[in-house]
Parts: sequence; C-alpha cells; structure tokens
Amino acid sequence: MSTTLRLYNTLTREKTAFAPIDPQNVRMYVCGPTVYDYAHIGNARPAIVFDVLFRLLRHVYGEAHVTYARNITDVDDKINARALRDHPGLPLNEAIRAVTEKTETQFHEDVAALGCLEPTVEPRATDNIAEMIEIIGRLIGNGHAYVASGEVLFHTKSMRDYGQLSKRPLDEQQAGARVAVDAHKKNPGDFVLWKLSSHNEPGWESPWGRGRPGWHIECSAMSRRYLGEVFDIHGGGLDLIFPHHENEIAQSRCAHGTDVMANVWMHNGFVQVEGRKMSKSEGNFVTIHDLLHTEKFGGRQWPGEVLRLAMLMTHYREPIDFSVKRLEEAERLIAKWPAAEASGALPCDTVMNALADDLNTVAAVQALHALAQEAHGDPDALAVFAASAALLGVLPEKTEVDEALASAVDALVAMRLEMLKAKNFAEADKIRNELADKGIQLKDGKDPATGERVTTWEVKR
RNA sequence: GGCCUCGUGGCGGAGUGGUGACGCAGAGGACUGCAAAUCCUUGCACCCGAGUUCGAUUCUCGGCGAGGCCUCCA
Repeated sequence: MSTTLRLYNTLTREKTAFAPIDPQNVRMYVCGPTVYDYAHIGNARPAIVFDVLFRLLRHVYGEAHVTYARNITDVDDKINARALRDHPGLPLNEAIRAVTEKTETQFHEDVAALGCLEPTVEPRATDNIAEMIEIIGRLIGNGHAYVASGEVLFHTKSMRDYGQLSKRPLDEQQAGARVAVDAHKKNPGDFVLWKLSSHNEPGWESPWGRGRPGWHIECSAMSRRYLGEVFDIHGGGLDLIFPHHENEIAQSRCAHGTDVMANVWMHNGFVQVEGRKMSKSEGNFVTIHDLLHTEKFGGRQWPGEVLRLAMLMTHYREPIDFSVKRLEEAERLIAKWPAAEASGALPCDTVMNALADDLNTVAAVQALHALAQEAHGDPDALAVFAASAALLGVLPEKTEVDEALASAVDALVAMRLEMLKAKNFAEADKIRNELADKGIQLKDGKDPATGERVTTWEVKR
C-alpha cells in the first residue's frame, strides 16, 4: 500500500500523484468495443494498456478493492448495417443479436489471448437503455437538453465550461467547418442524446418516441450505474478525447451536478502499421484475429504474449508503429525469459517503480529482462522475476509436461550422453535432432565443479 | 483555419546543461566434436538554424519533417 502511482491526466495535462476517492473501491472505466466486426490492433492497445493498470491497481490496493468496468457497445448504426448485410433473411433484432454475440465472443477470445484479465463488469448498452432514458430526462428537466425534429439534443451552450478535456472552447471552433450544421441544432456543437428509429432500425420506447440512444450517452449511464457519479479513472484511445469523452463529461456532470465525472482521464496513443496510418477507410487495418490465427501479417502467426509485449515496448501515450520487426524483437526477448509460476514473491522494486510512474512499461520490460538474466539458475531471483512478469501480464507459462514424456526425454538425454562419451557423434546428434523436431530443445552446459557435460531441456514455446 | 503530439545510433527506447543508459540486431571471443543455450567484449547517436551559456542532445525562439483530433473510428 505504500506505492504511490503517478498518472498523466489529460484533464490537467500533468502527471500527478493518484489518490483514489475510496481506497477500498478504486473505480476505473474504459471505453470498450463496438461489436460489429473483428477487433483490430488499435483496439488491442487500450485493452492491454488498461489491463496493466488494472493489474497494478489490484496489486497496490488489493484485488478485491478495484472495480474495472469496460462496456460493450451493442447498439450502433454500423451494427445495424452489418446485420442487414450479413443476415438479410432474419428479423432485425435476431440479425443484430447474431452480429453482436458473435463479435463479442470473438473479442473475448482475442483479448484473452493477449493476456488481459476480464474486467470486473462488462455492461452492454442494450441492458442499460432505461438508465440512459433516465439521464436524458434529467438533462431535459434541468435545461441542458432540448427536443428538436424528433431528436433530443444536448445543449452545449448551457454548460459554462464545456470543452475542458479537449481544451476546445466552443467559440473557437470553426462551426461546421467539415460537417454541415443541422438546422435544428441550437448550436453546431450540440449532439444527439436520443434519436427516433424507423421500422428497420432497432428502437426502444421512450418519452420521446420509439428510438435509440446517441453515441455518448451509454458511457454516462453505465459508468454511473457501476462506478457512481464520480469515479477515479476513465480511459480510452486518444481519438476519443473529442468528441466522445468531452460529451460524456458534459452529460454526466450536467445530469449529476458534479464538478468532474472522473478525476483522472487517461488516453493511449495511436497505432500505426508498418509506418502507415491504419484506418478503416484505407482498409489496411490488421485484426487481432489475423495476427493470432492467420499468416496475413509477416507471413506467420504470432503468439498473444508476443503481441502483448510488443505493445508494452512503447509507452502507452506515444504513438506505436506495429511492425514485423517489432514483433520479432519481442519474440526474441520472451524466448530468453524463463518460464515460471507466480508464487508469493513480491515484484521487483524497479519494475514497480517504473509502472507506478505513469505506466512506464518500457522501463519495466527492461528491468524485467535484466531480472530474467539474474533468474538464470537463481530460484529466489526467479520468483521475483515471476511476480514482476505477472504484474505486466507477460509471464511465460510453464508448459505442462506429462511425466511419461519427461521420463522418455530424460532417458534419451542419458543415452545421448553415453554416446557422446563414446564419441559417437552421429547417433548423439540424431537424438538431438529428433527431439528438436518434436519441439524439445536440448541445452548443453558444463558442471562448474567437475567440468562434466550437463544437459537440460525444455519444450520450445 | 483551430487544438495537440512527436523528431536520439540499423531498429526499439531512456535520460541529462559539462565523455555519451539500456535492449534487439550486427561484430569479435569463451565454451562445444558441431550446434543451440549461456557468458564476456564491442556501439561514440541526439532533425536544421539562431539565441542564452564558459559549455546544449538537454533551455528559448524560428524553421523543417512526421502524425493525430476537429466527421464514424482505439
């Protein structure tokens, strides 16, 4: 409990000491995926970054004292479009459910492969429509929202300090510079809280007619439901600062009459692929699934732990260039790390301090690498390594080897040593090669005292 | 146009007003029958210009370059 975390806060543009509202229940909200298609590696970054933060918070405040909420956005016009495209024969609601359930399952498989713990709660937008309607009702009631042309809109001008997060005062924005201003808006920056649905769009009954929520309101509703009106940390990608997070803040604060929505706002940087911007419009994005299970990237599949480490080799606020070269380097590092099981040991101070300093995973990984070298042949160091690696979620798992295989390999190793003594190199190498083909790597060493050859082996990861 | 990042050796990536982390790759070596693994040695980098200074990669200003947001996107 003595560790003090220092976190960079987008709200203040400063790195400050983190003090939870309630150390017995530290609360974090992270914007999750819209479930209409495979998640790409841009989605993987916040999942991994905030997973590290989750692990760190659990370590500092105790596992039972951290609540991590990450939403599933399952109402969205992109989902509707996908449902109509992929399931033209089904009734709309069933088609939508088919899309969202499949995508959600896939997302969970992907992030699990990336070594991410499950959030404490993972609420769905469609399970929180009533909460959204309640908040919208409040906003209309206290003059922060109005009804126009069948939509409920947030009245940005009604909020004195709108734009604090993005440092984007309303007056200074070029109104409608790149998007036509809808005539029914009182101000160009006003955004939709609720909009009416046609028959071929999903909708819910509300005081303003059968409709569906605007983009931002779900996070206000779900964060309040699970974390309260004011909570500790809100995270997401850099590109969400405006308008999404700005508008979440506006909705929540105006509905609840609070000065802040979350105390600390954290944003991870952008992801590029091989030096180029990844964008949906250009179609050059790489999905997590592609990396894990296909040979689309670099002509091979990549283990989840390699992807995770590659992601953590750059500080979360910096842009990251996802490249084959980077993945190869990550893989070489992991290959040098010992497999171990987390025991009761405490993580190394260097790793802890690095992470406590605004999630400096780069320094943490380097410290970890140094530990890995010390751990070579030192059980105590190995335990510290394991605990430290677990904090980052990059602990190579000890491959379970069944005893029959182990004794068979041991016998072959003994046989090989006999052959070596007889200088029968051909036969000895044959054994070595056959084992290698089965994924078993022999490692010859020398007993420091006797000078005898000592052979150990491991299952290649 | 507004707002905002970033620019360090082949690559990744720290850091500091006064000999220059570290990792990966590469090179050399030890060990080995040969490999692998392991260990040792090795890297003279800080976008450009001006300014401040005894001295700047580190501070200031100005360029140039890369990128992001302002519209669905992590």
